[in-house]
Parts: sequence; structure tokens; C-alpha cells
Amino acid sequence: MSYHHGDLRRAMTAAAATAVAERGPAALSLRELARIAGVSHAAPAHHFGDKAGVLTAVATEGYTLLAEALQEAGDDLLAAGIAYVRFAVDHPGHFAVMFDRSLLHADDAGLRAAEQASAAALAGLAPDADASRAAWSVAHGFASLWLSGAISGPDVVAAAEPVLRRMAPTPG
Amino acid sequence: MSYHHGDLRRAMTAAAATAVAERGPAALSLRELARIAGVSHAAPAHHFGDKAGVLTAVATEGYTLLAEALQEAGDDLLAAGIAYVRFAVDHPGHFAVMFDRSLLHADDAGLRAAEQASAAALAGLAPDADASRAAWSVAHGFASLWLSGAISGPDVVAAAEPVLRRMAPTPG
DNA sequence: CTGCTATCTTGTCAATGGAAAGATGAGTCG
DNA sequence: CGACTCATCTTTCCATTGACAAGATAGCAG
Repeated sequence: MSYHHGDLRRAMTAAAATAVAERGPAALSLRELARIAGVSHAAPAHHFGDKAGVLTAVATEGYTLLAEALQEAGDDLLAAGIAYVRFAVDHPGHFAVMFDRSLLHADDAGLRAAEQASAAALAGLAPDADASRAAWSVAHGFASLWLSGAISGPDVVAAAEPVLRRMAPTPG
Repeated sequence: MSYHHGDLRRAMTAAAATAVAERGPAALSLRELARIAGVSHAAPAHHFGDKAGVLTAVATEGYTLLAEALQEAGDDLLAAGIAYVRFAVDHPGHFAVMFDRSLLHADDAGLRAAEQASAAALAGLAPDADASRAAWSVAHGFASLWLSGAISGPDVVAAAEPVLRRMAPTPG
């Protein structure tokens, strides 16, 4: 291990996402992340500024991943909803941080851009604003409740589909 | 101010809910709460054990308040949904903590009881399990997105109603 | 070879959560 | 009244943390 890590930024965001997924954002320790990455406790500050900076990077990555997932799902509202839920379950660390403004630098330029990218991916799927908000709300609510354990079952998608379908009644 | 505060437990949960609402659960400091209450920094430990204990008490109070709000809303699914959203907006500190298991003592007896009380208030409103989950998901999702700033507007209820109605199409 | 700059380290500080041990006072029972 | 008991609160202490300041290192351009 040389003096320079080489890819510290990426390693830190990955480790942070994992740690948040496992023990929540509150238990995240910058020093622990540094230990995992094998660098000194002050190294993260150079790349991220402070703790909120690390989580902002994670959230930004999350919004980008979400936008990609939504685009891959295509124009179908139900498919988009399932993609949304699947993203949340597959990336719980990112998801936990993305919608908690108190943890982030909410005015970060990169974050805002990534937010708008996924917002754009969401818009246009529904006929009007209310329908769009409704679809977003069901998917987001189901994902949140599933992650918190309030709703549980053997398979996420199987549980989510009938719920999402009720909001976006597509044939088939 | 005597040696005994007299109502420390209630004062602490109230102060904690306010602090969480203002700056998020991560920024909550037990010592700050103690200062606000005018007691030593170790006093809270006696009543709540640790930080998670304080937040567990807040969450328990939240579930109780939610159950009451839902019961007052009656049998109408739309009214219940609006009551749910209104609760979240009126008690953001409680709401922020209730569904984040990583902050709580999830196996606390009082918490579980309060959870089930509000779950019971939710059940029975919808014809089947999927409808119930769907209603819960929209209300929860909308409330979360509104609190995070992802959805905004001049009036919460006015914004929530058309969204909730799409899920629970009641006449009138 | 000589700077230049991003990257990382070491040293330090106040604040925090939590544990241990002791002080206080309210109520109970003789 | 007086002693006992117990919940409540304080004082003291420690390891950990986030953040800052100043210095060390290395890759890279000239």
C-alpha cells in the first residue's frame, strides 16, 4: 500500500453506502471508513470536506443509479415503480441517505443535478402531475415501509406489484 | 429548580422530538437535551438507558399519537390518509424516528405495542391486504416526500388529497 | 533537477455517549 | 419523630468522534 491510495473517493463512498445500509446513517464513522480504506483518519476530509460531504456523495451516486434504473425500465409506469422499489432494496444505503436533507449538503451542485436527472426520468411517465406524484408516492412509500420492516414477505417484487398496480392500472 | 426535575421523562421526549424535527436524528445530542432541561448530562440515562432509548420513547409516543389520529379520522380511507399525512407534517420529529429501526430499540415492548395499535387502526379500513398496503404506501410515501422537500406546495392537504384519492376513490 | 499541486499523515482540540460511584430527597414504616 | 428504602439526579472519568492546522509525500510539468 503506497502513500497514495489512488481511488480513495470511490472506496469511501462504497464503504459509506455499505456501512449506512448495515447500521444506519447515524452510526457512520468517518474514522471507521478511513480504517477500512487503510488511510489516516483525516484523509476523507480532503475529498469530501466533512461527514455531510461523504453522505452527499453517496446520495448523488444514488440519484444517478436511480435515474439509470428508471430509464432502463422504459415508459411503463408499473415497470418504473418496480424498478424504483428494486433500486431501494438493492441499494438501501444510498436510499436511506437520499431523502434525508438533514444529512446532506442540500445545495451541492452535483447533488442537485443528479436529483433533477432522476426527477426527469420520473416525469413524463404519468399523464398529469397528480398521477406522477401518486405513482412516486406509492413506490417510495412501499419501498420505505419494506426497508423499515413494516411490510415484509418472501419476495419484494411479488409484494410490490399488486400494490403498485393499484395505482398504475396497466393492462397485462 | 430543585434537585429533582419532576417530569424529566416528558421534558426529554418533547425536547428530543423538537430537536429531531429541526436538525434531524443524527444531530441529536443527549447532553444538549440535558442542558435544555436544566439537568446534568447523565440524568437522561437513568430514564432512557441510552440515546436509542430516548428515540424509542419518541417513536412510541409517535405511534400512539398516530393511532389516535387515525381513529379520529373514522372509517373513511381518504380521511385516514389525510390524517396520516397531517400527523407526519404536524409531528415531523416523531415521524422521522418512527420508521428508522437503526435508531431505535426495535424490540422494546412499549414500542411494539404502540406499533400494533396504529397498525390495528390502519387495518380494517381497506377491503383486502393489498388495498391496505397500497393506502399505507401512498400516504407514507407522500408524507415522506413532502417532508424531504421532494414534493412541495402551499398547502399539504390540498396537495395530498388528489394523490390519496387516486388510491382510495371515495365518492364525495 | 526544480518547483508545483493534489493527496495523505500526524498532532491536537472540544464535544459526545456511556459507565461508575456517590449525593439528594421523597415517601414509608417503625 | 426517626430510620430505612428507593427512585432520581450529580460528579467524575474514559474512549471515540468530527473537525482543524500544519507538515510530509509523491506524481508531474517545465
